Amino acid sequence: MLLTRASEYALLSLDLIIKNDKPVGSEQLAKELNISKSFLAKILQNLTRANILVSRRGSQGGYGLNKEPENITIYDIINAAEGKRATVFDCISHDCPNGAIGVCSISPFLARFQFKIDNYLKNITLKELFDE
Amino acid sequence: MLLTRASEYALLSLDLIIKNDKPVGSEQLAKELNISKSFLAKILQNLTRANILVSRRGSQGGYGLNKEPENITIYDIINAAEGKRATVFDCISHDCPNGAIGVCSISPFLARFQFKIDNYLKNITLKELFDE
DNA sequence: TTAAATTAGAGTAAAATAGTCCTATATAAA
DNA sequence: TTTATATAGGACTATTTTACTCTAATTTAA
Repeated sequence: MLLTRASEYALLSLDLIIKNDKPVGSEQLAKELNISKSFLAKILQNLTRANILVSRRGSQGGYGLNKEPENITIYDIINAAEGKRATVFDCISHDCPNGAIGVCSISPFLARFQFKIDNYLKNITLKELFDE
Repeated sequence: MLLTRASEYALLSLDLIIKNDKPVGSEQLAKELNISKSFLAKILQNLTRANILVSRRGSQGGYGLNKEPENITIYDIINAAEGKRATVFDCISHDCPNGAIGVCSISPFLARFQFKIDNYLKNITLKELFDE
């Protein structure tokens, strides 16, 4: 699978955050989504570090959007949530039988495929995703 | 990652099989690719069951193509090699927080994304992949 | 008949995913 | 200024998936 639960939880959380004016706490989000609070908190921290969310600590704190939904791409959300690029297949992290990375018989295909996916995700904004 | 080593080994093996007239044994393939023979054998069995390869047992046996490279799609190869569909994210196999599968706020996006990827892979043949 | 090859199934090791837990830090409100 | 509420971060654990391995059976050309 290309995506893990981190991306799923990130997108579902963002949907709820958009619908609120005030900051939404991780506990509230976890409760509404029926998922683990601790795990969700990690993901929200990643989104905050990526400047997709802003966090406010303390009482009445929580998370809010840092940009307008039309200025946040799905590409950015997924990569932030996953903590790394969502890749088709990572030749580099394995030891390629071919030795020479990026020049085997299938690497041109993999590169084009990855490019296609990246472009697709870069051209969808958070606004579009929930506006249908 | 969308793909595992199964797809990588399948594509690399098919490249070598195409270049041979006679059936190629799993041992020879494993040696040339510098990978495990036992593991590769499993993958080649999957490709055989999917009618992408034909196998011949016994002495002088091995694997050969069952169709012309222009009639084999990458979609078919990957799904056969992986032993299941290569999916973006499988809501169904997880217990979706939303309960109702396929109707949450992100499922339309996931479905379109998956469709896009499937189409891309269905429109590339084995011939095209190595003909560049 | 024998050696070479695929087939099939069960089992195992390593890596990635999906969490948990605990402590520290910040802050709004009482 | 104290307290309750919230995020931040690191270390740890459990579960699942990936990536194999091993053994035994079956097929077949020479």
